[in-house]
Amino acid sequence: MGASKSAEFTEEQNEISHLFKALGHPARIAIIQHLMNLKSCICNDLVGILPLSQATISQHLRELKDAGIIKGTIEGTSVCYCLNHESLVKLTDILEGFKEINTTNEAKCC
Amino acid sequence: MGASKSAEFTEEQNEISHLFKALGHPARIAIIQHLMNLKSCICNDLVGILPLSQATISQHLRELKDAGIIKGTIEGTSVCYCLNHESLVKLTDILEGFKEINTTNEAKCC
DNA sequence: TATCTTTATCGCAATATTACGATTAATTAG
DNA sequence: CTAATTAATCGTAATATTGCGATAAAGATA
Repeated sequence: MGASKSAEFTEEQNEISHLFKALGHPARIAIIQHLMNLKSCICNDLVGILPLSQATISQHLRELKDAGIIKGTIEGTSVCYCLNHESLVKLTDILEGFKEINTTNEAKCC
Repeated sequence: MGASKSAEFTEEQNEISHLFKALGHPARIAIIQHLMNLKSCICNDLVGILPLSQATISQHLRELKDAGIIKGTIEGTSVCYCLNHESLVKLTDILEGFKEINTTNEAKCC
């Protein structure tokens, strides 16, 4: 065998990993960086900027959207995608939690 | 085709996504949480706690180590793994960057 | 030395991800 | 209405990840 025992982990563990997983591809980091650099956030100027086809970019956008990292609204012919501030706060909070506890334990550690 | 155009992205984009990717699996989140809850950090009590075989857990530990999320030192028969505070700081910094720029742009956004 | 314990690695199977061309759906422009 | 534009989805191929049993490597213990 060899597949996805995600049902055996807690819902929290699955949720957290889902968020991080969405950021686990260079194309998706590139998309986020592009979204940051734009004054506005109308996309698919991405086609032409990223070394990927329209279909592939659309797929990456969907993954970011499914994870809640970006929000998208249809706007005439094109779509407006922007970063979802809330999910970024959530991620930071998770990491702060990791860091905090680790700091207090560090002395006892290798 | 269908494989990894990572060479076409910047080194920074690949590095960042590599870090996040390491956190993109529920088992690896569970490992981190366990490392947090322990007073010390000697592992492979993990076998028995996670619903995975020893071989699989070892693989997940290696991925976390390769990404720099945990540090490991050989200690007699067993291995001492603990969180690498530095990489957690790095991740937080990246996210802070994402958040900051987004906040200032939010008004112009959908 | 022989054996036990602990962790890493190999080889393989199942599944998931990545990527693309082609097609579809929906809106805009003429 | 027709053509053009934009973005999503389908189908498929290539590759990567996940997971395990078996085995190997290395130190601990009898």
